[in-house]
Amino acid sequence: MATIRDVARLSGYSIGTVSRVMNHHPDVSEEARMTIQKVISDTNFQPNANAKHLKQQISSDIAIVIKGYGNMLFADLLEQVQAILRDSGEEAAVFFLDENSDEVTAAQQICEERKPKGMIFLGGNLESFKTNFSVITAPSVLMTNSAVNLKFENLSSYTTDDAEAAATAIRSLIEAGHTRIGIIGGDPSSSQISVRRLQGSLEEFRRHGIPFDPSIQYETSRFSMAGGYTAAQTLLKRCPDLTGIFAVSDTVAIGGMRALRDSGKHIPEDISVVGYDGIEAGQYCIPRLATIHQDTSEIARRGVEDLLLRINYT
Amino acid sequence: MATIRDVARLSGYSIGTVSRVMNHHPDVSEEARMTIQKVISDTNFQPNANAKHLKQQISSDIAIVIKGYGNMLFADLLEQVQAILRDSGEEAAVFFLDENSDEVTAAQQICEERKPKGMIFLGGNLESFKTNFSVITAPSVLMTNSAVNLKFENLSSYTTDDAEAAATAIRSLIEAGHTRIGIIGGDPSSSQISVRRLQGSLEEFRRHGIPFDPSIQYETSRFSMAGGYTAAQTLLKRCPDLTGIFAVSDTVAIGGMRALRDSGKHIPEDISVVGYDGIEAGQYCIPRLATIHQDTSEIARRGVEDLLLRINYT
DNA sequence: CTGAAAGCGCTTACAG
DNA sequence: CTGAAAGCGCTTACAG
Repeated sequence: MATIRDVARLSGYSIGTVSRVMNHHPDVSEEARMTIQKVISDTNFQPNANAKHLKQQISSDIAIVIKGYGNMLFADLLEQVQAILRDSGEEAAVFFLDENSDEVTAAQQICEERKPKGMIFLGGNLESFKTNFSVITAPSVLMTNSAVNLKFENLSSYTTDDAEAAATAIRSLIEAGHTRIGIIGGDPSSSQISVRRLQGSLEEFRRHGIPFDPSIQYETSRFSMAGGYTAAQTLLKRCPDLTGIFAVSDTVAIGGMRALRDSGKHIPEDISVVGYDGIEAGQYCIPRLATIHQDTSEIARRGVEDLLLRINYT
Repeated sequence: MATIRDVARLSGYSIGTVSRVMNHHPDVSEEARMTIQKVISDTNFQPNANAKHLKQQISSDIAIVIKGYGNMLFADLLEQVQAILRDSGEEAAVFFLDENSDEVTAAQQICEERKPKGMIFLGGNLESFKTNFSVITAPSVLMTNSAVNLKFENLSSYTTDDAEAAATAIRSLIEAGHTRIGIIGGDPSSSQISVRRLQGSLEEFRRHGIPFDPSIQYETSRFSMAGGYTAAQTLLKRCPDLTGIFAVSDTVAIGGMRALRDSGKHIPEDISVVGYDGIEAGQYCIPRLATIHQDTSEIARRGVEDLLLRINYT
């Protein structure tokens, strides 16, 4: 493949000048720009990103970090974030991380190697931020999880109010007449989101004077349909008289619905299910999944807006 | 962040020796290895990938290329491919491409920058391979699409026999007593997979002497639930008396099922739906989605095996 | 077994 | 407006 040297040779200009036209520097004569552009397209020259990033002290990219593949909420959010960035004339580089890698350690590497001018995390583990984020200096924003308690100057966060949203879900079940309600959620000992959603739920039960025993009516699940399936089964075995279930993600709720159906329960005649997130698949379920809709477009818009403001302000 | 120079200085050895222990070269004294390892872990040193890849003429990675985010079939396949690679002691680097980027052009870049010793494409557009693949020399394998007609020495492919699988789907509907069957598929003018699946279907109709008019009973859909929804609606409007639908991907089938339900049709009482792929979500649908299961573990196993053989043979 | 040195392909002050 | 040169952080022959 062609290198910048080839382009320089072929165009009769120096490597430096070629680099300048590639990067749209102003200090280039129109003539030079034209001839070099022609050689670039003729040779199909693509600059080597390794060399570029090795040398560059700061890039104009905004890095987007996503952990795992196939999380529909993030897919949705990613699309919106990219659209907004594009409309704002910003370049985005997306980094997909392995499910079980530490996103903040990975972010350090990305910062060192790509020098992004800003970072956007789609989801993230707060513990990981707590221990490792201090070394990263790029303006950053965390979406779908709250970093307010971390107090990092360069990290803001945008999320749905988890406690409030969970309360809304529980309220909707209670107002529909349900009093025996189960919850399928994440592990509160390892995820703060799970803690907040559980707290919001508990509070709502208290407000209505409805008893709720977490050790019986709360079941932990992995973030998957299979996890939701198993959790719903367990929950139903422990409390066969449940008439409502709140699953803290739509994916888990879909798995749960299938388990209920397999136990001979009909939705919504025998039991109601409320999910959380508002992913597309929930609207294609039969029956459609009732859910608490996370306003991803709002999270995306506000998050990106805030980030760009801080980037341009610093 | 620490660089290799820092490690060299701190350990008292030269940069070259540090590099050798990092890359597990044999020609290093046990003593050097120990002290350098200690400094590396003490300083939390992580080598800069840009520098590494810029310099390296060939890496030991196998590159996996995936286009788009959230394709469940690929998610499944990816997981299996990674597991096999890990068990074989191979390093994998996954590259997620933008939905509308040319995967082979991207692969060229990847080859130039990362110099992988092999490439695995999870899906791909044959046109793109036809025009651009010739410049890539790394042993490669294409999964879920057939490259036999391309005749590139270094490109093999593993896929389900699309025509045969489609025929099986149609046969299952016919044997269940259906004669008025619709198909929701991709655009045959732009996707060879769609052509083969349509051909397989047509052949099966012919074998059973059942008439099928593609211009009426075939509807094109994008690869999404929303696309399947719209296509099923259109199909039903054109042929209200359909009793069976074959959708050439589960995702599309799920969207289609919802549309049928919204038209007041019950599955399977009023109409049957058969999908294609065998993704996890299909087994959590209500009712469960009947589908032609793509044997991803077999595709993954045979594809990787073949690739490793060619890598080690060349 | 180890070190000194060249060089991967770029960007970016610095001169002119 | 343009070119020559330093240098980003590594790897890898080449000597010793």
